[in-house]
Amino acid sequence: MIRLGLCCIFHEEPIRFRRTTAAALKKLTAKERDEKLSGICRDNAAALAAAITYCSKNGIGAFRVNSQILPLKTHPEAGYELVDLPGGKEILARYEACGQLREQCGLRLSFHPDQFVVLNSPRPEVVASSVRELVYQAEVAEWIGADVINIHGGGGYGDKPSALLRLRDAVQALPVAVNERLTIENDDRTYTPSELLPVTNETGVPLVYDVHHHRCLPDGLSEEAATAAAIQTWNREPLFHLSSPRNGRDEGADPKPHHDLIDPADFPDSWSELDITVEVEAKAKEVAVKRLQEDLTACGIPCAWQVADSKDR
DNA sequence: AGCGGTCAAGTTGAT
DNA sequence: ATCAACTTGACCGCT
Repeated sequence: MIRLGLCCIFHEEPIRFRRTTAAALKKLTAKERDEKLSGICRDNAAALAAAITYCSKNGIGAFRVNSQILPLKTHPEAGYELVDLPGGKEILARYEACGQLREQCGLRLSFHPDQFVVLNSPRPEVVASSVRELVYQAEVAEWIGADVINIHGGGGYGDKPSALLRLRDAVQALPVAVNERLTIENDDRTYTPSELLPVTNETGVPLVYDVHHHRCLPDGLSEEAATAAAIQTWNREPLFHLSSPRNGRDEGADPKPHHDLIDPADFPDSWSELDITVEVEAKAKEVAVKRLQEDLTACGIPCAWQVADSKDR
């Protein structure tokens, strides 16, 4: 059955994650800074618990965690360790409690580091800060039981073969906690599934197949073939991405921006019978997931995730 | 209370 | 050369 996933935030449900900026922190005293960060990290643990509970009660089987859940964690000046903040040990325990809740609910958690994580950059400082960010997300993933940290292939730099070799080498040099969760996703302007598959196969890193990106940047592989090849890369439940274009697919319109909702016609026929996670990238968030759930169910595609399902498997 | 400007970071492609 | 887009608005300071 299909496990639908919600990405990061809520549209209508009043669950909010807090954040701050390095500029705002800079204006505070050291004590004020630590207390502000501590408060945000504590509130975000509570918001994560609320998100897990919401998903579990609404048939949503997966949730993507915002990269800023511990805001500015790896910032060169504002960075910190959670346990060094006021009440840090107790906040850590709250994240570990989220992990237990996740397990009880049979929910799958993932991370999607933002665009600044580029493992194949020719600039060593960019790779170094990317690794720092991945190590931070892997640490939180460990606490809460997330099994996916998903990144893109990176830049092309006018020489994709070399760039892909750098990607492979950088992946192989990652710490185990990152490597065992890392996945790579085809994007909508640089790397297609067929370009990434040699790297994923060589490194043992699974491919997250984004069918909308594949439609924006095709490579000759059919959706069925890309789906099958991606599934082969997974040693656990495969995870794919789905979105619909805001401007439709008319000639001349940019197909890349995401729509508020998912057009059920965009759900690939070849996915109907699979046991996979499908993260829904749509601006209306949980509203879009619920709508898709109804639309797929009406088509006879089961996708309302229940706790019992995860125990029966 | 409401509103506009700002916020760590990379890369691409459209204008 | 500039800027929007990308997984995603939230927060702060001003009126």
